[in-house]
Amino acid sequence: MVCKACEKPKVSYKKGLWSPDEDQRLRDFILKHGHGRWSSVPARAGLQRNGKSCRLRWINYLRPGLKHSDFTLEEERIVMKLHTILGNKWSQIAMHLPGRTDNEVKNHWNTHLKKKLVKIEGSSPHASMTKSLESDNGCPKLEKLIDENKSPDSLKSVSPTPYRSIHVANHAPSPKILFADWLPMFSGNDQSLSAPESDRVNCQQESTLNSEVLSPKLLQFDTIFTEVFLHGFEDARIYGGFKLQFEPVEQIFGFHDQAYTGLELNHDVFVNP
DNA sequence: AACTTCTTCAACCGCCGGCGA
DNA sequence: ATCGCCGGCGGTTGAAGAAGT
Repeated sequence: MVCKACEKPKVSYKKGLWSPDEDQRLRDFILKHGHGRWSSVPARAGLQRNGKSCRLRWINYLRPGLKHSDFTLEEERIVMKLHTILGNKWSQIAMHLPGRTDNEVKNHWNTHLKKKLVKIEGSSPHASMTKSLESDNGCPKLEKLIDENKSPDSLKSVSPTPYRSIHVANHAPSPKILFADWLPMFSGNDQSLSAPESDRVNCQQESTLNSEVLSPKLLQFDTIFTEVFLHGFEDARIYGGFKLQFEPVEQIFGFHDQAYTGLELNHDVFVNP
């Protein structure tokens, strides 16, 4: 059979779930020969699949070093934190979770973490948090906030009681700093952001967002973030004294506080009235 | 027990950017 | 400069199992 449009043999690929036999064939082949060009893998491995399907199966399921267990609280915390900064950049988020794939992170976000956020919102007076987190991409939002802060009117918003909203803005606009640029500021020798896919596994073994490399300031933030995530704003306030824990972001991350709004507090710091 | 609805997640789809011819 | 191929990514789908009635 020949496809007239492209003059190439038309192959009907198998779709759907992979059988244990197919998994075994693919695993054996790649461990023995490497994948090389994915488009050539199915034929060489004796599979009725297309190259993309093989690649996906290998990356998401067969690749050595993958975890197949439930997400831990620590992992969820990292996902939450990075998602507020990066938006739906699942592959970048997954880089910081050894043994997790972008697909897994994405699925976990959509099925579990979104719900937790809704729960948090239900117990929080600050309704914008979930809304912000639902945004498709965090970076444009940052730009928008930066724009908004050029207007004095942007400093007039008032959050609902019992909390008082304090704006920590009103700084001169700062140059845009991308996550990839500033992450190494607190993560030390982070090469995973620019590492090719093939190197990621090794890089992930030295995941950078762990407590060993986080600066004390970021650890301080982590504590609060985790408390908010797990218990909501009320408990976080009780837990540590929310206001006291937050400081202008340049002290924490080393650059303008507007980046802090990427953590979805929208420039509002909640304190006891 | 039977049926319906909901949830989860593996896999597919389409788009995009990089690269070589 | 253009084209085609390829890998990578994020959004979406749908099968399978769980939970509810």
